[in-house]
This record gives sequence, structure tokens and C-alpha cells, in this order.
Amino acid sequence: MPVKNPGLKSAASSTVEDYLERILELINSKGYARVVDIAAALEISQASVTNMVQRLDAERLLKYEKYRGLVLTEAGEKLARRIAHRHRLLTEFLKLLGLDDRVICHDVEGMEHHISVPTLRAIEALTRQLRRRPALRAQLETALV
Amino acid sequence: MPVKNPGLKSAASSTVEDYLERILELINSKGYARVVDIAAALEISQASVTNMVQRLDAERLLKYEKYRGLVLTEAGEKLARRIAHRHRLLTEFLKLLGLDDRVICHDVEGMEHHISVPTLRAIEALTRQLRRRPALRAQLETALV
DNA sequence: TAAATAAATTAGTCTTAACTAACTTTGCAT
DNA sequence: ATGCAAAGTTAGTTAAGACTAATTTATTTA
Ligand SMILES: [Mn+2]
Ligand SMILES: [Mn+2]
Ligand SMILES: [Mn+2]
Ligand SMILES: [Mn+2]
Repeated sequence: MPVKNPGLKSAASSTVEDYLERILELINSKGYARVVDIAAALEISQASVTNMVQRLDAERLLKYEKYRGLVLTEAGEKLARRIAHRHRLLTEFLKLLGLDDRVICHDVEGMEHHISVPTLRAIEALTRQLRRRPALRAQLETALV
Repeated sequence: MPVKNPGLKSAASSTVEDYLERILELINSKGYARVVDIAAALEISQASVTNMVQRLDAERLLKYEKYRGLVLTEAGEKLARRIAHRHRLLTEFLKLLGLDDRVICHDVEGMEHHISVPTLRAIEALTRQLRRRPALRAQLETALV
């Protein structure tokens, strides 16, 4: 039977993507991701994190041992890397437009969940071109009134 | 006292923005926006629309008379125009990147709710530059592998 | 004008994703 | 070894936003 999802719209909710992204980030930066750290990073309560971690375990995106810790599964890490990659590319792109870091962080955190593969590739290509054309970037700044 | 919202993050939810956007669109195209039309446009049930319309009335974004019809208030129309404008600019931008219409529609419908004013201005400036540099646009296409 | 159809509303339910408060487990210091 | 603080969990609540089914109002049509 044919697959329901023909390319667009990702499988995981924005919320799930944000959790996975932060978990991978924590694992990469300090070797592990504890509930308390995830809660701090996402600025939500520990109870909410416990809930979600149990759900992600049920969905096989990570393996979780109560009171102990968690590790991403193959599938979970793949999803996490995918969203982290979107985050990186979007951030680089907006940086080239001369935007403020706070603005970039805010907008990317929302936009990253709504960018399909073709759009991401196009933005990637545009970023490459922008990078090698300082003159164009300069004109952008002046065009901003 | 200082305002809570310092520029970023809009006042209305993505959902509210989508409703207002569609309502304005319907009013512009056929003169009025009925519950049944809004429901069809958003692909949700009429019951959901009735609920939201009553809420938007309570929030003074539109004036609603049961079983009759609705008109946007000043505030509602302003919000609607703002989101419609973001939608337009993003669409034009992605169009210049050579993306497929279906992809553009999908991505814009999500991204439009997460673009702050400075980012929108930057994308607007970039769009202007892209428009006058067909060579650059051509290179984008070939860069897409 | 009366019946039939279309549009709109209400009531009740569901899911997601957050919260607080209370409780349990773990790890560290004495 | 015990006791305390930090971390984690559970239970119960809330809000947004969707749904279906049943009902009511408005509009068409015969
Ligand atoms: Mn995000
Ligand atoms: Mn992110
Ligand atoms: Mn939208
Ligand atoms: Mn839109």
C-alpha cells in the first residue's frame, strides 16, 4: 500500500523535535542528558520532561531507565541530527543576512519545524552563493533602510 | 510599566493567525466569510470554526452575529493583513529559489508564523536583490545538484 | 407556504503538552 | 551508616484546538 506522507510534513511534532534536538545537544556537550538538564534547556518543568521522555521511550526514539538515564536509539538520533542540521543551516543563512543573534535564535527555533527537504536544499545553495558574494551581502545591509 | 513582549513572538497563536488570514482572503475574494467557507478553506469541521469565531468575537478581533455573519474589527483586520503580508513575501522569496508551488504553499503556511519583523525585512531585501540578478538565480538552480 | 436541504450551533469527547503539589529514589556529606 | 538535598516520578489539573452527533436556524424549492 502507498505511504501516507509524500515528502512534506515531518513525522514528529515540533515539540518532539525540540526535545530530541536538546537531548542530542546535551549528550554531545556533556556526555549525557538528565531530566533536570533537559528541563532547564527547554525552560519547562521536570515533570513535563519525565512525561515526554516516557513517551519517547514508548515510541522507541530513546531508551529510558527510570531514575537512571536515557540514550537515543538509532531512530531517535537520526531524527535529532536531522532537526539539528536544519537548525544549523537556517542559522547560517540568517546570519549572512546580518540579523541579530537573539532574533535568529527565536525565529530559527520556530521555522526549523516547517522546512521541507527541497526548501532546505534551496536555502543551502543560496547560503553558499551569499557566502562568496560579499558585495551582495553589503547591498543587503544598505537596502535595510 | 514595561511591555512584556519586546518585539519577538507575535500576540496571536498560529491557529488564530491562520483563521484571520483565511477570513480576510474570503472577504476579499467573495465579499463575505461564512462558517462553511472558512471550514472548507481550512479543511476543518464547521463546529470547530463556530467555536473559534465565537472566541475571536470575545477577543474583539471580529464582530459576529449568530447564524448571520461576521466582520473583522480594526484590530482583526490589521492582524490579518500582517499575516497575509508575511505569507506573500515568503512565497515570493521561495518562488525565486525555484521551488515547486506545492512545497512553497506547505512550507510558507508553517513558517509564516515564526518570522519576526527584522527577519522579514531582511528576506524582503534579499528578494529584491535576487529579482534583479537572474544570473545568481540561475546559479542557484545548477547548485541544486 | 410548507417541506426539504443547507448552514450553523451546542454538547460532549479526545489529544497534546504544559502545570503544581506531593511523594519517592538517589547520591553525597557528615 | 544515616540523613538531607537534589533529582525524578506520579497524580491530578488546565488550556488549546480539534472531532462527532444531535439539534436548531435559515434558505430553497416545489
Ligand atoms: Mn524548535
Ligand atoms: Mn532548534
Ligand atoms: Mn499558516
Ligand atoms: Mn498563510
